[in-house]
Amino acid sequence: MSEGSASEVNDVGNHPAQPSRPGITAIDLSPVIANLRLHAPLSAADRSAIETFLGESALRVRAGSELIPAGEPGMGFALVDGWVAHEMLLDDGRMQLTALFVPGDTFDLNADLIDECEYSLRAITDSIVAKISTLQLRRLTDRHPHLRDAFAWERLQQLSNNRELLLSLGRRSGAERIAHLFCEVFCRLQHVRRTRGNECDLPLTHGQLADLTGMTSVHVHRSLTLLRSQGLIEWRHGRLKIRDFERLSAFARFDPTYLHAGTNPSGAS
Amino acid sequence: MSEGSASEVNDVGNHPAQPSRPGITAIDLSPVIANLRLHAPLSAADRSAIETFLGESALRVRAGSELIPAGEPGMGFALVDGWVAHEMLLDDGRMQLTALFVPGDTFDLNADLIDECEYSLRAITDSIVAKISTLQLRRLTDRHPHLRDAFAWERLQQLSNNRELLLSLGRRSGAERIAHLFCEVFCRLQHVRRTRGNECDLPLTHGQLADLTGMTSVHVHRSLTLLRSQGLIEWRHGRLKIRDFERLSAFARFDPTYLHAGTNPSGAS
DNA sequence: CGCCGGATTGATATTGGTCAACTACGGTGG
DNA sequence: CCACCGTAGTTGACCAATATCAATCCGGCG
Repeated sequence: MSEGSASEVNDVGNHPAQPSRPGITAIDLSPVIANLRLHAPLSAADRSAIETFLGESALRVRAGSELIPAGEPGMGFALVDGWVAHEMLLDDGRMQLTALFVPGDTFDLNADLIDECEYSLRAITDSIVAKISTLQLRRLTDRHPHLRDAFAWERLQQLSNNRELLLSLGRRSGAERIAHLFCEVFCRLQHVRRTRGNECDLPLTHGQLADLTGMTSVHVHRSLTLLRSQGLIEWRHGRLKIRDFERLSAFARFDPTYLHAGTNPSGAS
Repeated sequence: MSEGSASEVNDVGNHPAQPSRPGITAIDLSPVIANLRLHAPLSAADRSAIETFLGESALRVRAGSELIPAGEPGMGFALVDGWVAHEMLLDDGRMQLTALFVPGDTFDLNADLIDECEYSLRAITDSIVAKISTLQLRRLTDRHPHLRDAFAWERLQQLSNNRELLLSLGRRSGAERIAHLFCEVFCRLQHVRRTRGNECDLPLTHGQLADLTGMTSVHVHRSLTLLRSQGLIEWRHGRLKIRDFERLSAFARFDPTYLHAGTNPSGAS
């Protein structure tokens, strides 16, 4: 359904984030920090440790490229900016995206123990990622217990998102799956301050959304038409506007509890 | 689709496993040990530590009961014997099982950090489980690095199984999902020496299998009829016989790589 | 014997997939 | 500035997979 391409990875430079030095292409690590802070208090020392750590290993990857091709050893990541997905293939070409990551997410922590990965990591947009090995992580968290807690939470969050997607694929209708995904993405972006009013980025094609929700791009289109005709959403040029969060989340039976972040964005506007 | 009931939990006694003392109702911890040994070498000390740990906290739970009701705090477990599933509910009654555990599995490690669980744990059969808190786990793994590795692997395995189920629900047909599940269960039971020839337990009802595969019990039945008519399986009275593993796994496009255990059971018979 | 929870079966309704145009639009080269 | 191209979005007709509804059957158990 989607098209692969060779892995394109370029070093972004290993200057730690330096907001105090304008003119330098400093990397904005705030989404990663925001996510980590959702579940554990971070001291200034904790933050500076993680900032140095991420800043030193940030890489730029191009839209469409694979961070990790299937069959190769795994690797942990922090997604500093951009969108990335887990992609799984059946040998007859059927394809399913099994996870979607947005700026600030960490994923596949400890996956470097695996030496033959059955999925691949696909960059949806141009992105900036930082590799995180189990060893480095262990060194970091031994010295910063709060970070250990924060990363443990992020791992749990991953499982939680998996379960909710399983519930969608197993029991929600096509339109419900899409509506649910929109609610989830909006909330997750809100946690990292990447929403503006009731709008956020959603840089997916219909085909990618189909691969994520286990549908066809044709059916995705029809379901979107339904959601639009109900006045629930608008979505053009990679930008999603949620016109009625209450009704959309009721339609999708979206319950933000599983995001474990407290804030229900109903009032966002 | 399934029916709930109040949590029924009874202490099984806290004698560590004592195979050397017949006559006492010793608990057989070998499936848990077997799973842990799949990915890390365990010394005699490691094994005795985990045996003592599990033996002391083993509990008996009854078929149909909930180990953890949705909405309550989470808890980690080792499934010493029996079958357990993760169950998720939509508010209109639609239900999906999002994970299935067999003897020897550990699951939800670190989930005790969560104070409001959006899923529940349902005992499919009478089972014996041992609770594992993050704190206890940390104490244990600090002293036994091999156990730390083994538990890290088990967590990764959980994610891996999730992904494969997502691929099934998103892209495999009903019959393929069932065939795939049969292959997976057989392999997992083989790893803990719970198969005999090409047979193993499969104590599910059609309805539970439907809840796991995102189908209807009626359609499960029709798909089973197909698999049976092709001479691929037999399944009666909770006992599954795989009549042709090669053809079954080809049909399901089952690739055991994701189980990360090396052994392909094609030759089992 | 009668009850009950599954299993089995058939008829029918829905959902979603497939195929095949056709359109809109951004990017590129002339 | 415009012609051309390629990707993605849009639409309709039709088909296949799966759900729904409603009996009926079967085996275990009080």
